[in-house]
Parts: sequence; C-alpha cells; structure tokens
Amino acid sequence: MNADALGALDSAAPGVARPRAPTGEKGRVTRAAIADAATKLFSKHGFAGTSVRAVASDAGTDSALVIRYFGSKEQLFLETMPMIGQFEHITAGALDGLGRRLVDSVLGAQQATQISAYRALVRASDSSLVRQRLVQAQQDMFVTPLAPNLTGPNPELRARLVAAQLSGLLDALAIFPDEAITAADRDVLIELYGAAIQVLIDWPTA
Amino acid sequence: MNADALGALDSAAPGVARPRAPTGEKGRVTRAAIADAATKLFSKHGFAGTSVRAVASDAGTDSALVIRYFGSKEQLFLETMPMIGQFEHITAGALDGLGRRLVDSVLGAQQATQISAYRALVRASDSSLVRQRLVQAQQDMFVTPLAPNLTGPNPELRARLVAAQLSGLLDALAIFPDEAITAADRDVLIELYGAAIQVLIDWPTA
DNA sequence: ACGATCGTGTCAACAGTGTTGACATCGGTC
DNA sequence: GACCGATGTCAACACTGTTGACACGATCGT
Repeated sequence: MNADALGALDSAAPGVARPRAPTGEKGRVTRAAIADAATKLFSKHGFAGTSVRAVASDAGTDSALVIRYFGSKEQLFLETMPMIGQFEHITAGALDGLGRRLVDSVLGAQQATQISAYRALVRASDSSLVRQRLVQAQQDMFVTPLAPNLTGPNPELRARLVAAQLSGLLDALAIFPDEAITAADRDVLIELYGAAIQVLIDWPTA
Repeated sequence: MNADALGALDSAAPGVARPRAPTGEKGRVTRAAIADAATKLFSKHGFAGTSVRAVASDAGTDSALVIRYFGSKEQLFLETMPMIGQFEHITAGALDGLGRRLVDSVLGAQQATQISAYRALVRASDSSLVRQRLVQAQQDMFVTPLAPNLTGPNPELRARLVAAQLSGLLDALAIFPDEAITAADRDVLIELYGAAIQVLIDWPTA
C-alpha cells in the first residue's frame, strides 16, 4: 500500500511490500509440511470440517503462516487436493470394451485416497474455483480425448454423458454410502455398468 | 450434541423446563416464517453460505429463536429442504421405455427448485444425517419400487445402478455447470441417456 | 564492524459463525 | 390483583478465516 511518491510505477506491479510465498530453504520445508497436513486433514474431514488452525497445528506451525504461504484456505484446498485420474490414456484408447475398462479404473481408485479427494471436492463445490476445477478435469479426462474418436451423431455430448455416468458411479462410491454397490462383486459391476456406458460410446449400433 | 429426543420420560427438575418447540398460534406463525426464509436462502446460497442470523433476519425474528425452534442449523436444513422427487410412480410403472421416462422426469425438474435443493443437499452431505436422507430417498424412489419388477440377475444392484446413473445426470445439471448438457436438445438427451439406462433395466436381453 | 534488508515466525486482534443462558414481555387462569 | 407458561430480546461463549504489527535470524552493502 506504499510507493506513492516516487514509485508510482511499482504501485501497479504485483506484490511489492506484502509478505509473499517463501523462497528460501526453510520456507519450502514448512510449506511442504503445511501441504502434507492439509492433504491429510482435508481428505479425512473435508473442507468445512478442517480448520486452518488444525492444519497449522498438525504441521507444527502457525495459522497465520498458512494463510501467508497459500493466500487463503480455499487456495490451500485447491493446491493440495489431488484430482482423481488419470483416465486420459484409457479414454484415448480403443473404443472396444472401453466402458468396462472405465468402470474398472474407477473401481480401482476406490481404495486409494482419490475417492476421498473427489468426495471433498464435490462437497466443496460451493466455491466456483472448485467447480471450475472439477469441470476442467472432466473435460481433460473424458471429453477432449474421447469425443474425437467417437463416430456417429453428437460425439461431444455423448462423451459428456459418459462422464456423467462415471460421476454417478463415483457418487455411489464416495458421496452416498451405498453398501450394495461398494460390496458388490467387481466383475458383475464392470459387466453391468460397463455395458450401459458402452451404449453411448458406440451409439447408432444396436 | 443433543440426544434427548427419545428418552426423558419425566424430569425430576423442580421448576425450570427447557424452552421447546412452539405450541401456540403465534409460535407456529413465526416458525413457518423461519422455515420459508430457510428454504429460500438455503436453496439460493447453500448450507454453508447461509447463516442462522441471515435466516432470522429474513424471517423478521432473532437467531436465538431459530435455534430454539429447530434445535440446530442442521435440523433446520433437514426440515426445510424438500427432497427431489417423486419418481416412485414412474419407477413402479411399466418397464418398457422406463429409461426414457426417468430422464424426461429428471430434466423436467430442471427449472424447478428441486435442482437447487439437490445441489444444496449434496454439498451438505458432510453431515451424516443429510447423507442418510439422500440414501433413503434413493432407496424409496428407485430401489424399492423398481427392484421387484426387474427380471434377470441382480435386480437390486441393477436398480441401484440406475439410481447412480440418474445421480450422474443430476450432477451435470446441478453440481457441475455443464452447459453442453443443460443446453442440449431435450429429446436427444432422453434418447441417448434413456437408452443407456434401459440397458440395466432389461438386462440379459441383447 | 555496523546497520539495513529480507525471509521467517509469533502474537493479538478483527468480524463473523452456531449456540446457549439470562432476562423481558405478553396473554391467559386462579 | 398475582401467578405462569409461551414467546421474544440481548449478551455472551467458543470457534472460524484473515490481517496487521512486531520479533528474531541471516545475509548483504558499505
């Protein structure tokens, strides 16, 4: 907020006197500690259920430092929560049996931390930045690689509907506690849901 | 942290009784005003984005009364947010063309307040009570009416997967701002997604 | 050697949240 | 009138995200 008399040029420049991100060795260490604690606590208790002070305490530092290093709780969340993925190498592959492979891949992420991350992201989608991130991930993982390979009408719409089907499956795994699905035989799940997805992949074919 | 709703046959307390839910006419009026304000604000700004004080102010009363009448913000949310529905009369109907009718019904709720309510509920599903409510609604609207009518193997699992597909479609409408789907031609959407759902309804049939 | 500067950490404070308890006020019954 | 329960008001609690002021240590120019 300074730089008024002589440095009029600097007033438009980004971050002049404000404390900014760490540049030294020590700073990078505590920043990483904060990030680790954030990933752990956000995954376990979600965005609303995790306080900045709890993250700071778990990282052995102060809540003010958390804000100074990451800007805000929301940006900390965005930087530390990994996006579920990657499906690009699957969606870019052969169309034959693609539905089954996608379901298999989603179910494979089940025991990983990715499900927890997806759950936290969806529940924090009040934030437009979080929403933007989810939609971008859908675009990158499904629409962009898949749509060009689809034949028949409405390839992009069909790719997005495939993404919708998978988000529905993720809902049952991550958002709602649907025991009947989480406990179901994996092969049966792949066969059923994979077939339903495959319908949209090779559309005009009966 | 209130766990008395069931027990407490009689209180040995000599004089003081806890202020409870309203019984008179005046109380019922302000309680209704609070409920109206809550429905409006929760739908517009979500659970986290709506403060008890804002609800009280909109209802022309005090935040303490909101808590006194409804117990907690969470219970207020549960009592005032309508569940999306009803699909029971559809899922209980004929199996032929059921997939298309379900998609049509979901898309029909699009311009109603039900989409907003679903969005708010999903984003508030940190609360186990909210989760319980969502899962119960899925059960009542899809699994219970549909599963008995399904022929072939795994009828209950298939009914739940149908519900998962619909929640995926709802995600694209309510959670993520997927313009390509919200702007798509309704008939095309019904044909595509309806067919994908129909696969699980009449399963062994090729 | 000094002092200035910068990166880093600590502390207190702000406005806002959900929730609770103490008090005020009204309407009706002896 | 006095009592009493239902309804409303106000202040306070502990907690949240965030900000600013200040203290320490190292590094650098002189």
